[in-house]
Amino acid sequence: MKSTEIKEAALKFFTIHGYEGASLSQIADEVGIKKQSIYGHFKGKDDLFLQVLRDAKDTELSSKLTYFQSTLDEAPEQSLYGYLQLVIDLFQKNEHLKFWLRMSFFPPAHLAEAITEEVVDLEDQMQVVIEKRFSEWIEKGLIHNSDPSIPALAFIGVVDSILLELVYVNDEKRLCKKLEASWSIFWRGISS
Amino acid sequence: MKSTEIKEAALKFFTIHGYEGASLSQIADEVGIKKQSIYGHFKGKDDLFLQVLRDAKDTELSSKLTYFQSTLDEAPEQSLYGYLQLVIDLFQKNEHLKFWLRMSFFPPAHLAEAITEEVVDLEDQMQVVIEKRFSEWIEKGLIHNSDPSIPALAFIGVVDSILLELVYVNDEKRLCKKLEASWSIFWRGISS
DNA sequence: TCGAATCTAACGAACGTTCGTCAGTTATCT
DNA sequence: AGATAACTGACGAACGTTCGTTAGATTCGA
Repeated sequence: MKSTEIKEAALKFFTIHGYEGASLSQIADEVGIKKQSIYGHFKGKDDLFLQVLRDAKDTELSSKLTYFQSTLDEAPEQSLYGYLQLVIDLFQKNEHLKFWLRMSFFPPAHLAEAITEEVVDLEDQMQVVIEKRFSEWIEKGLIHNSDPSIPALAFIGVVDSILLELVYVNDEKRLCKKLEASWSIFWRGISS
Repeated sequence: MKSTEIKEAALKFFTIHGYEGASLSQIADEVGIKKQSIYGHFKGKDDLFLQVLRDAKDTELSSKLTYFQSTLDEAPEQSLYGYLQLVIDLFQKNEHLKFWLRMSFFPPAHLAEAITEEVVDLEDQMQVVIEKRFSEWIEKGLIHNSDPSIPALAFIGVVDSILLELVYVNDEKRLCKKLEASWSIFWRGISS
């Protein structure tokens, strides 16, 4: 399917150069067609971008939800630490997550509204799932706290700081040190 | 001084639209001159950008170093929490920090090398200062740990997660909740 | 002190290039 | 034969950049 190839190339260049910096001719070159041919598959640049955005969102959301579904019976320590490693994996394996991050933080101005809508939706869904899990752990006495939203938000903070490190400079050594540091302090902070 | 005005306008548009998305005519319009006149003050777009970048770096670095200098005798709890609030303040008061973050994460490809050099330099300087402070606190028994780099990296992680929240959606309520959550867990994790 | 020379900062016009987009044509395959 | 998907060609607009020029201020020697 050619439109899939086009979307993959678009994802790549949008990720590297941003919306304004990525050109249709670059994308077409990557696929091996002329830029005008893209209009046979998409209405225009905006249409292509928004389809890539929704694909990236679906990919990311289902990966994360599937993970949490598969660790229902694990202890908090395994489940949470595994999630951090999943995020690192997702980031390094494919470009969807990096694209998603770039467009969440710095969306092209004329599409900011549509993008923010998708971002908030995904963010809320994840927070609900994580918070529910924490409240179960608190009931079982595995986690020290009364309000589940506090450790949940703190954990999302740890995830964010790791993501930021990944975007920053992808230095394996530095990443590991930071992961271990943040995780050990976080775990000591929430364990009962 | 006109070149200062130009740099301020450039900072604004580079922050909103990125390097590729910001045009010299926009910037010139903001100042009230024609785009050609910019070439009387700067060699070109790259030159303008790099000067703005270095200004932003200087501003940020000196703000942070000055803060740490001024809290030499404070307890770790006050000093660290105050730093978090300083960062929030810097972000909301002027655009330098947002510009700096955008260009650290997603630099224009053809200037990536020059930008990364500045970023790493600033990052290293801050880490040295913070780590030194933590090792003093550990010596005094105020902080639970043997290796000062662990709480230091974890703290930088908390700072990062707050920065990310600021970039994300600037919702005051959400920011406060996240700050309190991350801080309380972090503090419980490092205090002895 | 006065005019000449130099400097400053802006200007309009145009350069070549690239952008996204639209229309019409050709090739390929059921 | 009809449909799909690529193609060629062209469009106006915008981009960063260079050029030559103008108007006003500053400097300086006679």
